Amino acid sequence: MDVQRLELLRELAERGSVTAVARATHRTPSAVSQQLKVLEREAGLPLTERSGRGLVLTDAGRALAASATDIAVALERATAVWDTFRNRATGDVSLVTFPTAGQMLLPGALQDLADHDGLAVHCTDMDPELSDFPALTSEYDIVLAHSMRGQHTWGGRGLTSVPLMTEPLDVGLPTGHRLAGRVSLGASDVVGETWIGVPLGYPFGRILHDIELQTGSRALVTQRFADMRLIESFIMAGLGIALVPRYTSSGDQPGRMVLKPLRGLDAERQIVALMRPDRAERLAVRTVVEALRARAAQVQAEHAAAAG
Amino acid sequence: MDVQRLELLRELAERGSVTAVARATHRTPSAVSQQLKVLEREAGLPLTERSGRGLVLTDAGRALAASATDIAVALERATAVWDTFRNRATGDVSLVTFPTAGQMLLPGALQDLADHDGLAVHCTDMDPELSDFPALTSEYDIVLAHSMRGQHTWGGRGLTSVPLMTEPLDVGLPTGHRLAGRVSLGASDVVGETWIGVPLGYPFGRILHDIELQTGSRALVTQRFADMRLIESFIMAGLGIALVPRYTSSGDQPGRMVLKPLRGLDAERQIVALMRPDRAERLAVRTVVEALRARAAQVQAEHAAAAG
DNA sequence: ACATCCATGAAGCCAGACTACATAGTCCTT
DNA sequence: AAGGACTATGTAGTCTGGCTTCATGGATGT
Repeated sequence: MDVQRLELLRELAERGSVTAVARATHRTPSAVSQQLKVLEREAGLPLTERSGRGLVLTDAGRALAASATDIAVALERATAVWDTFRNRATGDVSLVTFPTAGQMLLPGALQDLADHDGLAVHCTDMDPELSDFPALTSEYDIVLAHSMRGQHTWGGRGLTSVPLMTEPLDVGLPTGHRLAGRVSLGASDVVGETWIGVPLGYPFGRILHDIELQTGSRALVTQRFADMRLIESFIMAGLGIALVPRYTSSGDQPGRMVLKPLRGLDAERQIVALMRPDRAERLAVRTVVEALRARAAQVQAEHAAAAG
Repeated sequence: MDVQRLELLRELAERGSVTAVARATHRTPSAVSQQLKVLEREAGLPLTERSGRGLVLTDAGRALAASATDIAVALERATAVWDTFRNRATGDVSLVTFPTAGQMLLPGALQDLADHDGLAVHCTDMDPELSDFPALTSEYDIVLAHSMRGQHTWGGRGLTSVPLMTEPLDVGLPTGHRLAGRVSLGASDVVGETWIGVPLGYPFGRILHDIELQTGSRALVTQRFADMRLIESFIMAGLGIALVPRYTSSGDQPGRMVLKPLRGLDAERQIVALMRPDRAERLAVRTVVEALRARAAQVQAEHAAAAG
């Protein structure tokens, strides 16, 4: 019973093809195939089945792959133990973020981590509409993802998710707008407005949908953009109003744009760090996540202070 | 980070010397030493220290050995998963018991397990006074041990213990005894009697001590024997009375001996299966333990039926 | 001081995991 | 229908890495 082989099976369960596993583990497909064959012989029962060109796991294979995860977690926990003894989080950590969260959290977090010698954080950004967050955990140690409250699309998949912050979604208005003097807005206040929306399928979409449900009328969406800067420019030009994340937007722009909180709606998004459970155990990874969390708390505190 | 090496470290933590680890793992001391050296180099900090002729673990070494246990547990759980898929508990299971428990549980349990092809149970007995139960878990998969209630001497050592049964301790009297007609006995009834005791340090000893504490007088112990048959023969000869375990003694012997329950005292012993946590995960081991537990329940039920 | 226990070094052996290459099956395209 | 592109997987050979054997040095106790 070899751990390396089980690890291969787990990779196969995640990636779905021998070739992909080989690429990911810097081996030839032949080597992977041979090891899986050995594993199967040891197990005494088929772990994979051919399906078209590729392979799929049998029930037994999936079960075994699942326990391979437990082993990987225990293993990483062990290396974390000794990393702790050296008081050293070292190694490479790869991270992928969507742009707004990265802009808000990464510069500060990386500054805070600068004194950790030997800890190298490699960051990338990826458009949230194009990214299947859970799938990215195969390639990156940490995936910054956002989800609307109540949506736990990845809890079930056996991934570890650490909440970093909850960010309220406000309504952005041009300064001259008839609602610009209000303290907060309700669904009925805004449903009749001209909206700048996000592309269909984006998470914020649900909020506007909730507004429609609550009021019984349809909202008029004239434009749909993914880039928040673009949306803001439309708001400031007086071409409509939009939902903007409170912290990652430009915020109140004196003389040009104001943000007003929504009441009576579940208008906030969770920003979470998403990880494969074994990787989440690595001390280096935990250190980075902790830095992100601290930074997020600081951002929230600064905004709270500014508001209060 | 290699599992085999960590396993070696764990063995070292348990057995205390490279030579012992080598013997236990069928290797030469040199091989063990080399692997530990590699582990230490990987860890980047000393895991062992010389102490006289032998080695002792450093704090870091102990911590690492502890997480090695977690890995071993996960590993055995994985093999259990696939054993389950084959519906087959196979392999060798070694067991050591103290005589009375073995006589009561083993014949029946082994009969129940006879239909499991490929499951071989190797049993040994060992005198409870000579045996350090926790230490035996290094050599045997299952250690049948007894403890008085409230004594959890091995819970803390990171061992898995599965309770099999609680056996009441009765007072054995010769049939002609003045108390032989009673339904049950209290401490004050028996403290003045002539006692046949167990050797000093035996677990039952505490009961007699409790009797002395409760009554404030000392009990007269004329003989001390380890073997229950011997004790019973003294009882039947009218040479004294003694504490006897209800199920593993010969029980009521019409015309010769009667058993009377004690009230007002914590007069029972726990019989438990004691295992190293990784071994406890093996399907074969779990199967045997389950058979023992079932057998124990049956013994208790039979006695309850006979009494009622 | 010697015998005996311990851990550990050096040299060589051998299993087992890898690469490179070749083969066979499946899917899609033309 | 046939080729090309993709899968997985066999075969042969290489080489890493853990093992054994033998030898050394320190610690203990008689």
